Amino acid sequence: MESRLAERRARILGAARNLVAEAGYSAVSVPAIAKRAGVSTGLIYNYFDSKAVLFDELFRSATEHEIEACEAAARQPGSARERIGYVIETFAHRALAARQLAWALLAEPVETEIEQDRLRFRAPYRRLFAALIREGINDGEIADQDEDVVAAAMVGGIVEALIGPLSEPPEVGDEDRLIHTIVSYCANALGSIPEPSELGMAPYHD
Amino acid sequence: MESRLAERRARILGAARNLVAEAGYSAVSVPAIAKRAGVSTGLIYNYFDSKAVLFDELFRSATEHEIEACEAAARQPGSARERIGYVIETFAHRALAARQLAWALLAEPVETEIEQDRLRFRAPYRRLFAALIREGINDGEIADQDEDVVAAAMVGGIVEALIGPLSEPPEVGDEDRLIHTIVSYCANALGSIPEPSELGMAPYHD
DNA sequence: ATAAATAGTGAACCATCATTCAGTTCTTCT
DNA sequence: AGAAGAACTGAATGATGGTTCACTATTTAT
Repeated sequence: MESRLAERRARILGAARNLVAEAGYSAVSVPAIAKRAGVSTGLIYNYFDSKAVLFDELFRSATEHEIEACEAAARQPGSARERIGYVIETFAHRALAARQLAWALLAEPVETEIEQDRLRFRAPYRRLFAALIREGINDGEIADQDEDVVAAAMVGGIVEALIGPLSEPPEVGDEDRLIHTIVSYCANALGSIPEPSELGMAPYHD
Repeated sequence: MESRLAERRARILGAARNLVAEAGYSAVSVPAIAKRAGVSTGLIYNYFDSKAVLFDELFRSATEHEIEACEAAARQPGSARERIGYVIETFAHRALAARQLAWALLAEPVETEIEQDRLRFRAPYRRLFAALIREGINDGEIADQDEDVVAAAMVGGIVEALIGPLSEPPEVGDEDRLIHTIVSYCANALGSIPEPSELGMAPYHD
């Protein structure tokens, strides 16, 4: 059974999360979180050292949740290139389905301290893409390249391409077209399939 | 001759710009700008309605300056694909040569109101890339695609790939490799050169 | 030279919120 | 029940830093 302490923590985090998801970051002051959670302002500081810590945890858990979905997509059967496509589709679909939250997590202007956090939470996405690209390279599906730089560019590109649409109301047909454009863009960006080595060496795994 | 009024404006903007370029946005308070410009805090409000307006102008002029350099690169002779490559090289070289400023303009966490500005000032880059891509499409060099989405993804990708290096001290050899990686990445992302149309239609210009 | 207008000063002000803490209510244990 | 402690309250506090404004200095016009 969940301890009272943990229940309160979760309630506060949930309130913060709901506020972000409904109205964006700008609507979330500590008193607002308290009101939504049905507790006093002061109590929040019994559970979190500061607002920044609270948001750090909020961002972390939201990011982990998204990352898990993307990792699941990455585990689908298929070539590395195909799986990269699945991950992008998953990421983009989920972002477009929860626009306000995605906007807040990815791009909404926030106070300085929290912005730093946000930058940090892009790293897991970069790592996921970098790992898939490296796999593709080792399998001979993708030409050798600096997977860290390319992964960063992909994440930045996907987010930037989504930011405009994220802040506008949904337009049904366009969504699939947008995602398709982004997926093709990334697929192309990985370059063409390399010729098998003249030495006939088999692709290797580390 | 520059009017006294314009001279003062320019002096204040210059002071702000130098502070940003030397120490990043976090070092720039209104009193700090005043001190650097050798004027009083209050005077700044005779020339600018608010700090946000001052920075809006600062960002605008800095962005215009950069955009001009990129547009010059885009006017070099060459195919659309080649010229896109020149623009990326120009942009990246200049950013890496003035790291602190570039970091402040592109990614440093800033207060909410100013962040909104920053988002706006990415649009000119998107437009420049979009125009070049469209040219390439019309010339049959690039397969038809949504140039606005692709341009956004390129800009986002270039910036994201630079952000890490921008916040670290220069490492000489790496810089060219990094830029080369980004350029190839974008070149690939445009897709392969399309087959000439079966109907033998000539590429068209609007 | 004197007045009117304009430019400039900087200490005080204020708005915003995160944060605190003295006091109260609720639990738990004997 | 009663005491000890933990949980909780919310109005007051405080830090930051942008903004104002009553006042002084300088320039321009008569």
